[in-house]
Amino acid sequence: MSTPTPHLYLVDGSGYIFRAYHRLPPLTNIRGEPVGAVYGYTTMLWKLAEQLNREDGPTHMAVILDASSKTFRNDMYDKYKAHRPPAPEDLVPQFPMIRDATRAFSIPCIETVGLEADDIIACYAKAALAAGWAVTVVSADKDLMQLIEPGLDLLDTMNNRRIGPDYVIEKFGVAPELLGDVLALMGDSADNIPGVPGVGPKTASKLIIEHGGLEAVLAAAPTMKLGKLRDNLIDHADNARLSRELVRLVCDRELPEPLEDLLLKGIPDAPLREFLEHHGFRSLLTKLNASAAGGPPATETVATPQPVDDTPFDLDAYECVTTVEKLDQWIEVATLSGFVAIDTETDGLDATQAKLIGFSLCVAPGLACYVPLAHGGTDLLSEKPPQIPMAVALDRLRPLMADPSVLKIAHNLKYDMTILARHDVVVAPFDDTLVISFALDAGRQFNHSMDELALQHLGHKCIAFTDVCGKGKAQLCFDQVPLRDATRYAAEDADVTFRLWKRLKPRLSREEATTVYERVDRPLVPVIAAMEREGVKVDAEQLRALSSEFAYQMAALETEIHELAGHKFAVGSPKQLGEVLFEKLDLKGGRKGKAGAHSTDAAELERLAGQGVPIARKVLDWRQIAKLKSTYTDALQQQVNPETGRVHTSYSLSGAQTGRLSSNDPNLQNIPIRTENGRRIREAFIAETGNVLLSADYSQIELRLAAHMADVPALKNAFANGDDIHSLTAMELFGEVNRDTRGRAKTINFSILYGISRWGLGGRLGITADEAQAMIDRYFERFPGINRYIAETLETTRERGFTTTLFGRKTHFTRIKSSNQAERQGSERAAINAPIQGTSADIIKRAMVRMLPALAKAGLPNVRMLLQVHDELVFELPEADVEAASIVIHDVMANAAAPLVELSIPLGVEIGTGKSWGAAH
DNA sequence: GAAGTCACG
DNA sequence: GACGTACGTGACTTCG
Repeated sequence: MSTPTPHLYLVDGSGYIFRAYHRLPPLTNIRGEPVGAVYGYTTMLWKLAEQLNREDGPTHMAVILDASSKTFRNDMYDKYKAHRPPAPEDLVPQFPMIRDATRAFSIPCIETVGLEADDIIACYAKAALAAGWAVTVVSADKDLMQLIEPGLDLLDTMNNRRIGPDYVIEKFGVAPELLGDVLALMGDSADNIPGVPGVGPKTASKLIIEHGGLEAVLAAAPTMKLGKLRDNLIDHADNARLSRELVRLVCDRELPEPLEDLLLKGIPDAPLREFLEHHGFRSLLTKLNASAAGGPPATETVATPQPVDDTPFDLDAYECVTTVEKLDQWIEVATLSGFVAIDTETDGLDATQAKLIGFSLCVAPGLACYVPLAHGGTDLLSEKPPQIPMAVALDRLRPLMADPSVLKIAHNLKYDMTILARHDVVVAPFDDTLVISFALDAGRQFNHSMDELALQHLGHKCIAFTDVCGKGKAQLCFDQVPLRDATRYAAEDADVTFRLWKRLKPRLSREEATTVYERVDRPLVPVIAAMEREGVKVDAEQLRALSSEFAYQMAALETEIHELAGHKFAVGSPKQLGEVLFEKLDLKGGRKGKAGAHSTDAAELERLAGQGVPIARKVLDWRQIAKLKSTYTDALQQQVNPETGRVHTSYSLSGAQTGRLSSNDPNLQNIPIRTENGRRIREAFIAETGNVLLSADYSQIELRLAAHMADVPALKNAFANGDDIHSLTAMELFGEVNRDTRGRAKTINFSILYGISRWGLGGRLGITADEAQAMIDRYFERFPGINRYIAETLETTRERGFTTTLFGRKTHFTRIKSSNQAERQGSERAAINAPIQGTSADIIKRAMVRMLPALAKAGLPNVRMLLQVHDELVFELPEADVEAASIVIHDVMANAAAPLVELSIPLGVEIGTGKSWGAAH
């Protein structure tokens, strides 16, 4: 299995401190010592370390400092840096503090006598690149820009800007490879690099571009037109060559500390606290306290249980906020503390339609409020309670929700985000306790609802919604609930969310779930919210027409079925159908269900139909049409949102244990396609005028991943060559390829991924278990690796209790060691499948996260992502954009695993377009 | 609300 | 020899 690409951050500590000194105010610490630069340095380092495991963030980090003023460059040129003025008096004492600060973060501080920081950085950079790592040099130094190449960039933390080749070309006119030549020609007065007199950046870059390099410039000098420039180039050629050597970075020295030792572990608590207290950095201490509560104490790698926050729940302490002044106070506290849990209350479960009724905030355990916005009277006679006008409250809320220095915490934020987005409230940055819980505990015996998590982690039983609003027909809308009860319920949710976050967030890093959370699931939340808001257009007329056609067909079939049975009965009732088949008609029943009744499922009916029982075929036909009508043509018409005229599904981010999404209300991930009648339903999913639907799907992604993860040479080669994988399997297993053997091979390919038994395979292929076993043996023989993958997966699952995907997503299997054989074997089959299905889910999720930014960057802002169906993405776009968008979509999907995971097989993506979803396939 | 069935990947 | 017989979902109908 591949592991994520390490990303080494090399901080140019010396460079930073000089810039910080000049750019920051002259702060002093509690003892009156100057610490402006140290303060700036500390916050900068903290911000970097916080990015641990984020997209493009560090996995490894080191701070590089200058050890002494004399280096080998002074041996080359005694005037090197000779004119540099001494460091300002109030900066000198800050140098050792920089080392203290670095140590406080448990980050290695590297300095080598005789080498400048730039050289050490170059050595580490080259070594890391050679090892296949990504490198970011935290510096804005022009000398270090020489290092830029694929896989390495610079980061200027003063303005949070990434510096790549484009920047160098823009600034110096040449690519990073030629930057050294330009720097040599132009010289540097600060470092006292002589260069060539009269040549500045402009001339230097012009000359290098013209001649292609420093030596070429010097060689061409005598042929240049007479003048000062020509003379200087000739007279100072040696100085230019010396300068070239002075700016050349040394990159071949032995590393003082091996790369692996630079592993970044997170923000440590104790040493950092000591450092901050020593200087009295109060705002940073506040931040530490907050992240100690919520963030990972990363020095502890042992999964010790967190002390339970013993602030008891006091539902009557929650405040009901009905004045702007009070609301402002809560918002101010939230802003100062930097963390706020939020929950919205609405009148429904469909976020694209529900009305906002109020919201609750929590800033610390037990410290929560409810802000009612649209509560009516509790009955017809009573008056509306006084509330802040919605527009006013939202105007106050908006800046807090968008404040980049305040973390917003919610449980299933996707819902609240959608509600708030409809009021132009943007939420960022955020954490989502539902998504965190799923990243930690997928597959465990509890679901990830707030109520269950509160019980599980806080031992607290939440007020049930039905306790507040009742249930069934008499259920009240939340806006009818008296404010006192509404406050208890709503503020409790925010309080619980905050406490859950404190319990769960630190576990992410301890349990190695940060990558999946930060780089796959969390960034997906706003993407899914946007997709849900887009919805998809359906042709309700066409559905209506299909419904009546199906009704007609069903009626005809029903009559025939009743005649064949000899009496009327409910064809849709398996119980009654069973009685007709197995008692009245006295047919031989096969399998029996839990209740002891004979099964009447499609497999049984097919068997009977094959034996020439006419009623069986009729019932099969009737069932198919009944299913299509009730689940799709009838239901979908009802699901059209009157405001948008489109159908908006809801995706569950925690629905499937393997990491897949699931879709509900309506489920748009099971729209028919396999039968002719079914396909007609897909044709009712259409694009707006002037637009088309584009469907892009991964071809055979799970088999490809199996080939990679189990390391099966024959399969990997076949995918690399673009061969038909089922034909290959057919050839290997049966020695010939025809329709029949290819079909059987396809069944076997899938069966293996699901951990099928010989009985199961025998049943599917219509052969005996022994024959099936022989076929499985042959498969393992022909595709070595699969067997080992299965054995290893089961072994580690038994050992650790969970499986992992290539991206580190865990699925827990609590019954993998069950003494109940059926339970155990079921878990084993699921465990064999989970890494493959889960990796596939990770990959398409990453593609989704990157898709809209990639399209926007390509100048295609009008492409909208509408649906995800496990290995397929559906877009709606202007017809004119199809060609350009296809390229971007293909590219993003095909490269979605990189750079976190390098696959040894290509990811195939097939794209189709059409006026309808049916036509796009 | 459970059981049975079946739509999808 | 019993266990039950392919992984992951959601929606609908019937029926107690």
